[in-house]
Amino acid sequence: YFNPMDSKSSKRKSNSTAEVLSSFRLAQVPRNEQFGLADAAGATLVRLRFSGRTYRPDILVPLCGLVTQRQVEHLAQSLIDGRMNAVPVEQPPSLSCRQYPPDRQQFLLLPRAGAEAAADAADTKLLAPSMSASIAELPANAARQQSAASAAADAAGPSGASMAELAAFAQRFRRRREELGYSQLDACLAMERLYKCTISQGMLSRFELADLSLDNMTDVWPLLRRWLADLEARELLGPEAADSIVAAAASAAETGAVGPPTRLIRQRRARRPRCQPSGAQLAQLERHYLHTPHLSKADSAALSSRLGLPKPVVLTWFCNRRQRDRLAAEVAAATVDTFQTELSAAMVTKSHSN
DNA sequence: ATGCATGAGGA
DNA sequence: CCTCATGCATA
Repeated sequence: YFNPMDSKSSKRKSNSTAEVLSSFRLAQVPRNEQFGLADAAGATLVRLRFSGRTYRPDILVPLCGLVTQRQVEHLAQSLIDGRMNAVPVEQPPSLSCRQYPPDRQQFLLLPRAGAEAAADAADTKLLAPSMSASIAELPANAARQQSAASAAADAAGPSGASMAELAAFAQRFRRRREELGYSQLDACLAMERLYKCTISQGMLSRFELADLSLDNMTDVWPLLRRWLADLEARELLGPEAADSIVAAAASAAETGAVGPPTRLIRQRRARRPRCQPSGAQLAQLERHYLHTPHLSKADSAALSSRLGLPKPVVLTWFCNRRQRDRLAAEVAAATVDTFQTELSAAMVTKSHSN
């Protein structure tokens, strides 16, 4: 399924990642078919699973979730150099495409008990000074709503940042991440390795764009702040010192002292196939939304039959639409806040200078 | 990067 | 059935 470069391949010793990747084409692959990359001896090194579409190689990476971008680049080069061949891997096609294959089961962050979180907070002093930015105060996003948890968080420290501050951090985070050569996915994987705690690529993207609620940004912040601090410590102290820090983090993570471990949710329900309403349908939905953001039972039935969309799709669309609006409102409010703060600061300055 | 979807928790 | 956080899979 990988077509290594055509004829003139041998002469080209391209080092450019883009060139390497563009020299491969993924053919249409049957849904759920599994393939591996094997070495000359036939040992399978990596398995990839596809879901029935044509993917660009860079898209394939997050989709298969098994290898990093760099690994794919490396594999691609190995294929070009003939050190490796793409071979099919036996795969019983019986698996329902709507079930989560075992290797795709997700790791989700689940709320943890307040006591557990407090214990972690106490343990953070075991870490090197540079890591004092604790992620023990991490998510428990659902737990935040529990009084015990939020009380513990308040006791742990101030840690209140405005949306503007968080957005500024997010920008700095992105810049540093890119300077250090991490893709979003790489960063997520690195954090998982280091702290046994991570967020998804999509979440990281949204964080960097400050495309999350203030609460949500605040939840995710400690983990990213800490990873960035560790990276910068590495730059400052050099790799050796940094590696000992990393080792400390890793061993602390082993004992569960660093932060909330990601926990496996075993099997989710089969997912309703994604529906993508047409432009006309979206326009109708939008029009209705502007008039009535909340659907009555009758409305949803009528709208659903009029548009020819399943009722759950319509309901979900409205839920997501409201969510989008609330988020936008929050961002707008933060912007206004910032404006007013700056404005009054400017006026104070001006009045002083007068 | 983003739109549709899920699921916990709450009303 | 809602909100909120966030995942999956596509754009």
